[in-house]
Amino acid sequence: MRLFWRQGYEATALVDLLAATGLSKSSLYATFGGKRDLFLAALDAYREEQFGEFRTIVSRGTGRDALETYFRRIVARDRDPDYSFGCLAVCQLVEMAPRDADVRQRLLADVDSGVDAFAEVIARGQADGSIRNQRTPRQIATLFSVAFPGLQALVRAGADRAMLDEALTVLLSNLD
Amino acid sequence: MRLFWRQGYEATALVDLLAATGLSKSSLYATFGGKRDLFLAALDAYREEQFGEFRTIVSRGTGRDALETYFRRIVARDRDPDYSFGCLAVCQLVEMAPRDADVRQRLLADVDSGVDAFAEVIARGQADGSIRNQRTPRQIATLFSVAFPGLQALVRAGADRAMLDEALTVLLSNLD
DNA sequence: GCTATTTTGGACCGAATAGTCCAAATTCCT
DNA sequence: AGGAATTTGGACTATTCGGTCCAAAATAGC
Repeated sequence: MRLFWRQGYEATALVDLLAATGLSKSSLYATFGGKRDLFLAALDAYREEQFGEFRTIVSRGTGRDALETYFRRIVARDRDPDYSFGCLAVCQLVEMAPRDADVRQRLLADVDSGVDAFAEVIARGQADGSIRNQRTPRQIATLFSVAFPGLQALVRAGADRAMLDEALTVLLSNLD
Repeated sequence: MRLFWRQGYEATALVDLLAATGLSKSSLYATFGGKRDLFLAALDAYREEQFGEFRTIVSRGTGRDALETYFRRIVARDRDPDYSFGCLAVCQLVEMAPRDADVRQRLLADVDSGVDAFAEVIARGQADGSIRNQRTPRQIATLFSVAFPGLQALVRAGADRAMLDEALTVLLSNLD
């Protein structure tokens, strides 16, 4: 998973995966079926992991604080060697989704789930008074769902931290 | 350029490039030096082309209309077979920028230029009264600079048009 | 029209690619 | 302990990768 995350699908060779997993070729093929199947499994593992992280982070505090914590964390990790390469799902939105229907189906479903999940937090924020913008939660959520991949792509490319922080401040002001 | 645009760097084979350019291998190598050099040339051509388009689109109308036109166009082309695969620069922000310093340097410079260019239009909008948000042009511009790659990534993956339109509406409301 | 230069096609290269296969080793179950 | 089932290493394949090279063809210059 981490290899595909860091390097993408095409740039990751089978031998890299063997070294990373410690499996032999025959074991890997017997267990997963092939590179693409292993990739899909890794992608699914990643999706699950990320949704889990999202839920735990976002379950605490006011709606506004929850969202702010979640988004600030994305850029705050830009120097952490384990997370500085952005988001596997966003990378694959670009690399594989256009030409692999299975990847596309998963990721577009995640985009929808993401809108739902953001909307839920926003609704909570409107209820607890931390979010004053009275647009529908869903509308505001779409903005965050678009900003998300943008932010992740820029973090991956190593964009200037201060610029991203400033953008986040303006983005989060959409909750006021 | 279109090949790298559609398929990315790794997924584009040299034979594809030969077929697309009509050049023979020796001619291509004599002219460009190699796959990566050709890619850099294509990337530079793309960057120039896009900045040109941006300037002409954004030169007309009020600041607000100019920005709206530019951003609406991105998602409006999502069914045009010539433009439905997003933005080469955004794709490379994800694919090559993390591991190729030359690509990274170019694209991060473009991000900066993008902030500048957006800020200029926003300043114009504030002056002509079409943009009422009184944050500094630069601050607002960073939000648009983050939303831009997000939008392009989602267009490339084929995300739901209505959702993107809604997100754009909320994004553009940051000018009010 | 003849030489000098440039351009071209395509043979060729070694490395790396994903994937197959099977005998040997290991593990599991009784 | 011993037979059955599974896992393993690694040899092997066919293909494709980017890149080199050079003789022949086309072009340019005079």
